[in-house]
Amino acid sequence: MGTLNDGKKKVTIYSVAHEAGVSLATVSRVINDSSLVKEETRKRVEAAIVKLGYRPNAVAQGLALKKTTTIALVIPDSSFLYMGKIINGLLDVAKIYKYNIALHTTSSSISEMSEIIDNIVKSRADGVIVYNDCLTENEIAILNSFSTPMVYIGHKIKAADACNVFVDYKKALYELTDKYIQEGYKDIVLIQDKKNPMMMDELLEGIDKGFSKHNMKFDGLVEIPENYHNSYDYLNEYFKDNKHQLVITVRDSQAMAVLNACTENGISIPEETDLVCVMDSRYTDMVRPRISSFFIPSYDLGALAMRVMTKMLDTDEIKEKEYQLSYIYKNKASTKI
Amino acid sequence: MGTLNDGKKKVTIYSVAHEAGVSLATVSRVINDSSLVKEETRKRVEAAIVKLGYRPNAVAQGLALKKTTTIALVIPDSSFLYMGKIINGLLDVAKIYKYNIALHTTSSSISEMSEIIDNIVKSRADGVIVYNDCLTENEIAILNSFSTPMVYIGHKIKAADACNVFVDYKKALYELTDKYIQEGYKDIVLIQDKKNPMMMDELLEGIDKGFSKHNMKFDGLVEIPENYHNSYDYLNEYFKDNKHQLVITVRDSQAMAVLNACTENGISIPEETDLVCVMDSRYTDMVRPRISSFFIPSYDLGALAMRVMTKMLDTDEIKEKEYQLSYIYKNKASTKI
DNA sequence: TAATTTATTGAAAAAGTTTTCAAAGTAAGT
DNA sequence: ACTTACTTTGAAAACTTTTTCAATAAATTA
Repeated sequence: MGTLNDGKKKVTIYSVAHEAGVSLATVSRVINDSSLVKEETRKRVEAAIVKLGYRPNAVAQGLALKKTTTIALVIPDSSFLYMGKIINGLLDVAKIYKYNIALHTTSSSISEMSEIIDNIVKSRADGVIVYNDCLTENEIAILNSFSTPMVYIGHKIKAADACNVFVDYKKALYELTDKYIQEGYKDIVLIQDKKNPMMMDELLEGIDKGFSKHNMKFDGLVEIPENYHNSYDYLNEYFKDNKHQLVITVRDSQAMAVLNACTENGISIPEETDLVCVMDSRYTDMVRPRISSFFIPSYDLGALAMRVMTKMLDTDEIKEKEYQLSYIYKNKASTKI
Repeated sequence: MGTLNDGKKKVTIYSVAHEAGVSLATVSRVINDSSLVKEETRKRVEAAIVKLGYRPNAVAQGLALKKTTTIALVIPDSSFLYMGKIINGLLDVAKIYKYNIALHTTSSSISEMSEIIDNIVKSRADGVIVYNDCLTENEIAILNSFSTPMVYIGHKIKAADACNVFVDYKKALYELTDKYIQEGYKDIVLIQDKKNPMMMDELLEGIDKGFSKHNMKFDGLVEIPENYHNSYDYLNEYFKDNKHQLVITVRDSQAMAVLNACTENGISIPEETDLVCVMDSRYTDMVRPRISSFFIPSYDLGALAMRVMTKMLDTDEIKEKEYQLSYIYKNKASTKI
């Protein structure tokens, strides 16, 4: 077995106690910075600890204390590109509060979510942070039946009383639509991404609200058929026969696909068509023209979610349940207005 | 405390034993699919388990069995975009073998690595998988002094006897250089990325080998100064006064920066300059022209690393220590040859 | 000096599982 | 009916820590 100290004797709190000539209770107190141990004894124990290279066993601590200082992070396996900064934010804050992160990914199958929860329950994570971008209502229901402290991250979740760190995409899309309609644009189109049903609903609500404000009805969903594994292939066909005043996409990859498809069909952006990508990424600035997009504070979403989680674990109840972070619309070269 | 079963009585192996009228030893045997329990008893215990909603406590199991079924994954926090597929591969295989993944990230500071190891030792992870893209020699030395099973993933590592799943970038760059020199290209340039010192060394070795085969010496490092936080800004200046036959970059973002900088300075790609990006990504296919690149089997790197790890944990020794996966050069529109 | 308080320590129980060893029960063979 | 062998079960120890409670030692007060 490739165990920790091959060959060498395993060093536990007993070894340290023996080495220092004290009881294990005293060693435990030294480890945990308890104030009620004599300075001289502390020195002796600390010397024994470094001499033996003792490291407390977090598993045994977990058992004794009934907490693991581990947070489970549940994310959809497909969208890592968008997760990067969120995870960085999470981890930076987790480090400060000495929490570990256990990573779990969901695939599309329904059974999977209860399997993941099963796993998390078994591992006795102190809390769960869920990126809710691709969750179905079914999955959210499963998650809510679950009594470990939980924070949803990403966009607004409908479950009542859920702790939620999010960006208000509905408002973002409403404002965008409203602005364009005021400028006289009517032919607005949203490229549909099958993979984010909940997110999509939210975007649509925003657009609908914008249209109904001006007594119009939105009717511009462009759905990429299932059989196209590459959205560019479909869009290239699509823009042969279609042209719109404003095209909205969710992800950078789709925006780039639209850009290429339009360009190759002689539709110039932004002269003939405006293009907006909802979720910002570094790549939206790397193509020409740069693509207008909403800056989403991903790092902050992650960091705040983790901070909220530590608060939940410290105090029994928290006052605030909803933490809304603001997007920033970045008007770049792919749009005229 | 937001504990597991608020209000309700906590359900342990004792509760189940009591409910089923057996001893805890028997319940443990049922949980672990031991063959030596009577069919009828098993039924009774299983009924009790579902009735009470019992889930074994992995922490207690970890203590009793002296293993946590957790693998620590150490990655540099900066390069998540490249990590996505690797993590997916890792997690898919981890799921099969019922391992959990604990995520740790390194920042640039030296002290950090020993802090992370300290944390991993405490948490008693069964094994460690390290993405060694951005590691310094110092950090590798620290890691090697550490007796938990370890797999290095990404590129070839110099430490003797280390278990390593990698792509041979040196060979890739050698082949590329050789091919270009054979076609009469001499003015070859590599954009230097300060962030991956080890990786960079390997690429340079490959290029040097290609040059020395033809009795030439490589002298084409283009270093982006520290004070430019955006490589595009520097490259835009650079390509005002410089022009090369072949430009090689490590990452997609740099390739795109080169593409834009050249285009905006009237250097057309591929007519005047060939452009190759070493590490493939979906984005290299999304710009025009598409950028020639090496397809790196990231998912497989992750999956294989995890598989190797499970083998290491099963059997004391493994025969193979080095697992080399092959890249595929993808000749696209940014290159003439 | 004796009594009282305070500071420091240790013994033992508790956390929830696995596993060894012995005991009890059952079936088979004579 | 009586060994013998095998199947099934349970009691108890082990895993490594924290924490409570009681005991001892030291310091203070009367």
